[in-house]
Amino acid sequence: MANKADQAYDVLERMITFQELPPGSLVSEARLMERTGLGRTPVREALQRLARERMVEIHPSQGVFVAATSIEAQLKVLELRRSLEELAVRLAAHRATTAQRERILELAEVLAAFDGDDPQEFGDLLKQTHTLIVDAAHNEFISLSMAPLQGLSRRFWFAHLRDPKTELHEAADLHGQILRAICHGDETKATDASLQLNDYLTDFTYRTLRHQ
Amino acid sequence: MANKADQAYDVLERMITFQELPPGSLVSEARLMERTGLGRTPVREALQRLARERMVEIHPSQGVFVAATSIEAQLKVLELRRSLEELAVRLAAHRATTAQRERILELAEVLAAFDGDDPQEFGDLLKQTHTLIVDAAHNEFISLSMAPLQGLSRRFWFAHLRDPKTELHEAADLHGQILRAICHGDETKATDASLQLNDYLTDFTYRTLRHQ
DNA sequence: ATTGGTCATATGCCGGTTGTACATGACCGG
DNA sequence: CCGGTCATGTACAACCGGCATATGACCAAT
Repeated sequence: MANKADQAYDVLERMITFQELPPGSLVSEARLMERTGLGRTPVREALQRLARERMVEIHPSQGVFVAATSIEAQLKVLELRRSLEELAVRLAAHRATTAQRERILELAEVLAAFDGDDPQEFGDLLKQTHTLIVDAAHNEFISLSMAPLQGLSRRFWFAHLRDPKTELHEAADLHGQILRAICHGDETKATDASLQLNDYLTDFTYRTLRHQ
Repeated sequence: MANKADQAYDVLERMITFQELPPGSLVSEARLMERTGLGRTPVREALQRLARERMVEIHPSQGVFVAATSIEAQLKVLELRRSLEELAVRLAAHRATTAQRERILELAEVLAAFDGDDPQEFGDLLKQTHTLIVDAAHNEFISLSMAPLQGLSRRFWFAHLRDPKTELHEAADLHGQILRAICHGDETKATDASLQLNDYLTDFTYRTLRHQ
């Protein structure tokens, strides 16, 4: 990675996503400098960005709070993600290059074959999926808008997994369907699959409400 | 405004939107520190944010370029804005509080009465319109996604105005229709008006292609 | 128990330092 | 004399560490 600010962002996002920094916990620039081994400027810039994406809350003179994973917030994220993702997958199905379709099919097969229950490993696959889709849509502004939403969704999902094995499989399947539809250029099927994924995520969110 | 970074952002966004910093021009942190009278950190943070929103391009060790107003980029912005705004106005029509509806109606009347040709003055009204709409949608993530798009749209529009008086009136009318539909809670009318606005913007973009 | 003051600790902010990319001009070879 | 290459200077963002300031906790005095 070119600059340290992006490095810092990646590290912090991972730490937050995988609960190494639990929701609601209070950290501090100094603490994060130690844990990442990076200087203050990179950490600070990463935090600004995370704050804008609602992953942390910066309270001046108090500290940096890792945002809580609230169900209402998650429902609002999904409300937006549904529309955006529908657009993204439609465009992707329409515009993906041949090379991109090949990579997409590849990933779909990896997802189908996935049989582990390691969230971290699966998280990387999810991230790749999201990246491939928005890249294939050939609209940088969509990636820009969706990336934070997908980050937030992933975090919520990982934070509230109760039966990892089952959920991972279901998610893998849903993502796989989207990828295959995109690969075949079937816009209708792709948007349908995307809506199904979002239905699943919404349902998942409501389920955590009951279990909590 | 509380912190200087936000101040810096507002100032720089205005300077870019109203061509005080022309597209493609090369600036530098030092220059902007002079022109804004602010320190380095606020200017830097504002630039990072503007870069993320594609208003400027930061080339390390070279300088900061004010992004060119490209037609292709603008079409992509609009492609996304169309979906997002449709969602935003539908939610706004559905969820706006009584107080918000009053403010919205007020602004609609101001827009209808608008008879000037000062882009800067009109720009503030547009910004207010966008803010009211996304606030009324009661979904902070939508505001977060849309704000940059609206900023980019405004900039492109102001940069390529050929007949300000006429265009300002048309834009005022289109925005007014959206506001009134939201105020009355008519979701269908609101989304229709929103699509009309986006049609106008798209058409406007293609027109600049011909004139250039 | 409450209030006043002090202290530890946080981010906001600043200015200096470092590393890097580019332009310029000198130098060398044909 | 000309073309190409390399050293050098310059201008910039990236980064760092320290100072200024705000805030909340804690403790003592009433």
